[in-house]
Order: sequence, then structure tokens, then C-alpha cells
Amino acid sequence: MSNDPRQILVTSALPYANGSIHLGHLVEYIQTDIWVRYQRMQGHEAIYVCADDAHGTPIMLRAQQEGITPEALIERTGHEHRADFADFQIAFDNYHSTHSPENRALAETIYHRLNEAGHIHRRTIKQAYDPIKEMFLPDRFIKGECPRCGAADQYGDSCEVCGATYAPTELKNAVSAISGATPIEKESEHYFFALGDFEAMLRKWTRGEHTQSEIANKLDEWFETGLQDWDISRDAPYFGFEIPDAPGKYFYVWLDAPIGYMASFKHYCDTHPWLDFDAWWGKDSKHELYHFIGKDIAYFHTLFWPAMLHGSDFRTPTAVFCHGFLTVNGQKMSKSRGTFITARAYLQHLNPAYLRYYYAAKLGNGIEDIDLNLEDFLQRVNSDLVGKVVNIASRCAGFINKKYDGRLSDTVADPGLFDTFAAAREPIAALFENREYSHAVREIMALADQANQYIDAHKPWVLAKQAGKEQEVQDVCSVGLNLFRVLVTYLKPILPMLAEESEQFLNIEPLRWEDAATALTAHTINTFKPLMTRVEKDHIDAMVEASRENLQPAPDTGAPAATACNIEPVAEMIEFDDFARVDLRIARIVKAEHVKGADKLLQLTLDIGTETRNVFAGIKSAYAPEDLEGKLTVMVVNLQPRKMRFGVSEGMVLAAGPGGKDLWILHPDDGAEPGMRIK
RNA sequence: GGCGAGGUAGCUCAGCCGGUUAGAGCGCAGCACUCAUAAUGCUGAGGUCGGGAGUUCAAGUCUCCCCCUCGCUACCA
Repeated sequence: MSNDPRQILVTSALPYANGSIHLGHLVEYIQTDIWVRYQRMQGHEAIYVCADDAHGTPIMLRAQQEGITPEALIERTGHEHRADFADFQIAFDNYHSTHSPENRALAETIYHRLNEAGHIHRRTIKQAYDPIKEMFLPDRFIKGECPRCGAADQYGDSCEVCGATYAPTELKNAVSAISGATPIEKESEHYFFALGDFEAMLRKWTRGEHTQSEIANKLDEWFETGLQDWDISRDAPYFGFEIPDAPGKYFYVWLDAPIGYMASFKHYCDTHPWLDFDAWWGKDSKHELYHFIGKDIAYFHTLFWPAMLHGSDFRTPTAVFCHGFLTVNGQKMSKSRGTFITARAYLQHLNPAYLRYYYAAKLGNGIEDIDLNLEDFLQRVNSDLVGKVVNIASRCAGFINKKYDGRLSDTVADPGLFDTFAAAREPIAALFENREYSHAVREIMALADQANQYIDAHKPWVLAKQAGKEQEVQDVCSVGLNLFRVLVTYLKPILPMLAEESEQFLNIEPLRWEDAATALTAHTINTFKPLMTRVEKDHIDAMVEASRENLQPAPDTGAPAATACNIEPVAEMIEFDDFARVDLRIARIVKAEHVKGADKLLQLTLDIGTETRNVFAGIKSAYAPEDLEGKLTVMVVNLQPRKMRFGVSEGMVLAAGPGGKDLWILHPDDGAEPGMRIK
């Protein structure tokens, strides 16, 4: 493994400055960090940069909601993010912000170059506009009734009840989620990036082993669909960078976000003058550039981003590495289940090393999702790390410290076994290099088993009681500690803190990968202190409990739930006959149950006197099934049955409220009976 | 609906180009040991490899159909 030092620039995706880092984010940062630390241990120059993604409508609105400036918001979030990452030992060389002078300059440069080369087009488009807020509305900020199934409170792009997709303008009774006003259509000139100009280049690039095969497949699909122009401008008011010579037009947040990688590196160069920005980002750069991202943003990183770079005379990435999503206990992270766990909530209860190890033990180089099974997490960490690895040091150190003054033997008593351990550094290195961490961990733990078997076979505690066996005891324990040292070397990218404390214990310089090749002999170590304690079930439970949200879920992304106090305007007048067409009845909820796979639905069985109806109602967020059973409510009985994903809904129950927890179904006064018509 | 990934022991996962009685770790049971953070070692139980059909001398491993899970997507990036 004595290759020439490589120059490697590595990035993780930029977290959005609108929310906290959570366990899902950390999959990526831990994955990247392990890779970077591994490269550094190999003696390569690996520079790891990241930044907060600070622009866009959600940030602007969130700041307004809190009554602060966007700058203040992103400043605060930036501090929070940095602290979270630092505590998880994510070893960024530089952590910057997309709202920075470097990013502005680079975004402008790239834009100018693309524009001069004719890759920017201008076109007037129609968009929904909030006349009160005086701003254009992104799809997610328009709510209304689904044009297909009539479900209320749907976003402007798609219906979460029936799955229909549509333009925001098709939404019925649409309102701005920001002001509650009815959006109007308004024209505006937008700027587009002609992605199609780069099809040939992109086809070549994506075939060149710059992406995983799964992503390459996906790209083929996108090529077949055809590459569309990309809308890269947004109208004021917008928190971002104004487009040069285009007053009132701003770069779309996704335009300057990846440029943030460059900006962060540029900022780093300014304090590290021996680094030449152009040598890393220039068109003919020989250095390596890697982006670690989630599979959800592959489109941006494997199409837009290389095209933008290529079109503006910068280098393209060496590779883009995608990973899957995180599930907790086999399900999507959920606030009500307490599995939506922020980095900070985790840190308040558990050691970050546990999570780093567990993720490593599950991460491969594919794009499969990984599951954090909390029960498995506890057992795995305890038995592997505490029971196997740390135990090796623990069971040997006592003898060496007490009987031999901390002195290791002059020779390696079992060179064959040590060589087995040392020789593993090459295959394990290859696994780290290829991001096959789970495989690497398996190999390392297999070695740990061998080490324990060795100690068990030689039984120093028995020898210690026999006169004349002093040398053997020292030898066996010295071998054990040497094996431990090799294991720690291999685990160091994953567990830097454990490595550091072990280096202190072993009284050695920071371990490099090649140190695994040679043994420590005739060397004095320090007293052993427990290097890692067990995961306590109580702590996991406490973390989950603390993360469980019983109250109103906080608006974490997208549209703020600021509509609660907004009263919809009165709809247009109708005749009595129009109303009479709607057949409303008193119904008794005889059964209410969860719908497997549905996020928002409850399945209700309603007695309307003459028959029972099966109705799916989007009220799961507000009601538990058991609270509904037996109650009377009001339903529309002559609504066309609707085939839904989970079955046919034969009517609808009436409810009011903005959604989420704030949803209330109607109850008649005492005395009403199922089947009675409401008129 | 389309596409992608997946469905292998209780749990988490390996199984490359098809080839002997299907593996690992954890968990479980028994035994041993007591140096070690009740850690470790040995032994064992436990799987018709989602279901069905096919190709083959031979199929978790290839083909087709079906079922289930997850994700993306549905003119949106």
C-alpha cells in the first residue's frame, strides 16, 4: 500500500440551513468521514469540505416567521450544525456557507461562462403568485383540493391521497400557504440552463465509471426521457444571489448549492496558501474530486453539476458516490414513534462512537437503504466493541501493568499469528477504499475473535500461577496487546476516539495504516483505563422518549404551517338545489382502524342505519382509531365511490381544520341516530 | 402505472462467473473458564434461501410469471 500520495478533495452534501442534523444525515457524514480518515491514514492528502446550504424560499419564510433576518437564521443554524458535526468527530477541513462571498463570485463566474457560451436561455413563464405577499409561490407553498379526488389540503404538485399529479393552477380552491390568499397567475421571465446541450458529454461522463452502476441505470432512463431545460432563476423576494445584470432575478438555490463545494474549498485555500485552487478545480486538474450524496439528489450531481462544470470550463468530478436512506427499526423515521432523532438528541444520551461503528457495520458501496435497528444496535456494539475488541486490551493489560511494569516482551512470541493480522491490512484497505465498510468490519471482527481465541488457548491467568512461566505470561499478553493495536489501527477511520485513547494507553504516536505491519516490542505502555463502556438500554429508551413528539409536529421542511389562523374566504354563492344534491347523514363509527402502508388514512366502518360503509379518511394525524369507535359523526353518503390505493372509499366524513393534529370531525348533538339526513 | 433495489436461520447480514451435507455475527440452549467492562472459549439447536413454473447432469445463484417490502418517478427536479 505504499502508493504515491494522492491529492483527494472530498465533499458531503450540504445540509439545508433550515433544520437540525438528524440520524439520517449522519449516515452520509459518517460514511464520508470514514473514507477521508482512511485516506489520510494512508498518507494521502485528503481534504474534506462542506458547507451549509443557506438559500431559498423556505429559509426566507422561516426567518420571517421567527422575526429575524435570513442571515441571522443561517448564522444560528450554522453554529448548531458545526457543533453537531464536531461532536460526531466529522473531520471537515473546512465548513463554510453558500451565503458567502466566495460562493457569490464562483456562481457569477460559472453563470457568466455558461451565458457567454450560449447555454442560458430566457423565457417567460406563468406561475402562481401570491398577491398579498407579492411573491411567486413554489408548488409546495400552494394548498388546495385535489382536482382528481377532491382531497382537501393538498400541495400544489401532487395529491397525497390519490397520488394524482398536476400543475398548481389545477388545484381547486387553491390558497397560498403563506398568506391564505387566492393565488393568481402571473408571468415572469425566467432563466434556463440548457442541459440538453450537454447530452453527449454527459452520456460519455456517466459511462466513465464516475457513478455506481445503479445510478448509471437510472441515468440511462433520464437520457431516454430527454434532458429538459433547467429553470435556474427565481424572482424577488428571494434569499439568494441576484443574477448579474438581471435586477430582481435570483439564482435558484440548487444552482449555487453545489458551487458551495468549490466555495468552501476556495475559502480553505485562502488560509492555506500553498493550495492552488486552479490545480484542483481547473479543467485539466489531475487531482481527485469525490462527492458523497444521498441517492435522492443524484440528478443534481450527475447531470446538472457535471454539465455546469464542463460548460464553464471547470473539471468534472472523479466520482459521485450515492448512498441509501436510513430507516429506524425498519420504518421511516417518525416523530410520533420517537425515531426522528436529531444529532443533538442522540448526543445527549449516547456515545457517538456507537453510531459510527454501527453505520460502518452496515454500510456497503451500494445505494441500498440501511436500517438502524435499536435492539441490534445495542447488541452489536456491546458484543463487538466492548466484548471483543476492547476486551482484548482489558484482559492483557492487567498482567503487563502489574507484573512487568508495563513492559512488553522484546520479541513477538507468535509471529505467525501476528503476520496474519498484519497481512490483513491490504485486503481491509481495499475494502475501505471501495467503501465496503460492512465487509471490512466483518473481517476486523473475525480477527478480534482470533485474538480472543489465542488468549484463551494460552491462558495467561493459569501460567501466572506457575513458577518459572513469567516470560510466557509476558509473551502471551504482549502478543494480545499487539493484536489489539493492529485491530485499533484498522478501526481507526471508524473510531477515531477509541484509537486516540488507545494510542494514549499504548503510549505510541498516532497510528498510521502501515503501522499494522510491525509489532510493538520492548516498549512500555500506560495503565489501562476502560476504553469504551457498554450501551445501556435505558439510554436508548430515554433518547427515543425524548424524541417522541406528542404535541404539534414542528414544521421542519417546506411550507410553514402558518395557515392555522387564516380563514378561507367565503366561496361563491350556490342555490339551495346545489346544496340539496349533497346527501349528508348521521353515521356511527362502528369500527376504525389503521391502514397498513398509509401515512394519513384511517379506515372507518360507518353505520348509516340501512347499511354500513367503508370510508377512508385522512385523519390519522389527529385521531387514534380507538377514540373514534362508537362515536357519531356526519358523512356524505352520495359521493361517488373512490378507488384508493388501499381500497374503495364509499363516501367521506366531514372534518375541519388546517391538518396535522389540528383536525376535528363533526359530532351531532345527543339524540341523533345513524341514517338521519342532515338538511 | 413505469423504473430501480430488495425478500436467505429469532435479529442484522455474506453468498463472485450456477457445482460437494447453504454461511457469519448477534440472540438462544448446554458445557468450560474466571485474566477481562457478567467479558471469553467450546458444543449445539435453528433455514423446503418469498411462491410457482422452466432451462440444466446440477439453481438462493439463470429465464418467465405471481406475491410482498422499500425507494424514485408519473412530463418535476
